[in-house]
Amino acid sequence: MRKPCCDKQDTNRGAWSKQEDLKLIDYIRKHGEGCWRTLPQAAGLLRCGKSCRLRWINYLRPDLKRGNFAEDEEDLIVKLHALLGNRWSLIAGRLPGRTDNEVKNYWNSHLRRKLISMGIDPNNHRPNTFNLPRPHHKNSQAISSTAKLSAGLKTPTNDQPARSGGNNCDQVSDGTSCLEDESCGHQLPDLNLDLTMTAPLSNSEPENLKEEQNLMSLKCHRNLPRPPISFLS
DNA sequence: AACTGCTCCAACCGCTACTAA
DNA sequence: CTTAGTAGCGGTTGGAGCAGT
Repeated sequence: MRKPCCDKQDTNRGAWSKQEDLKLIDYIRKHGEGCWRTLPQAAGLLRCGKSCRLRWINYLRPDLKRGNFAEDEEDLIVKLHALLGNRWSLIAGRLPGRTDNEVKNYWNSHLRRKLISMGIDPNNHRPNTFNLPRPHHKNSQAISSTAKLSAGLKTPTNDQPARSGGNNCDQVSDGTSCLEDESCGHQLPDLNLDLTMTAPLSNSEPENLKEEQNLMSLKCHRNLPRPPISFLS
């Protein structure tokens, strides 16, 4: 059998130092992205492979944009979120130079609130009936859990795997795409999105492709007569 | 200046699907 | 077929930095 990915006792954790970054960059420049399990040792890093992978993908990759999101990027994220739900990697795949983590953080810190302030429920992109608290903050956790309880909110994490795309269509949203939920009968805003013809921009793994194809074949023909997605290519 | 509360984001955790042994 | 490792994903957390008092 294979060896475990890393021995947690012998690995550094927390913020990366400049030296660690340089070692990682240097190694990947020379050898390319490869086996993350063996990379740390080969690169002389006391990090777990998973941590290296994350650091590279989310921070060190040379093709990352970083910095503020442009208005059209924001717009695209909102549209894609309406379509795909919290599939951050799929959404990020449509935004060159952006990572799933970055998109997720930006959604949680900016776009969510922006939609709420516009009176739109960020979870289902419909006009809001009440304001949801922010999702993840220490200070809002108690509030959010009570809010969920009192509103009868079902969270994907509790009841079903996040990726299962399960949904209930009561008044309260659960963060999944409304498109997966035709029984709702609610109308989405006119998104003019057609994802049927394009491959993701990122180097798409089979898993993503499959998932995306499923999604696409399910319900992405909305409001067509537009030519397929110029903005996604 | 000191304190408090809030925001943001890098990093971690836990899970799943896939795959090798 | 079963078991265990790997890669990747989404959710969550910790802490630095900022703003308000």
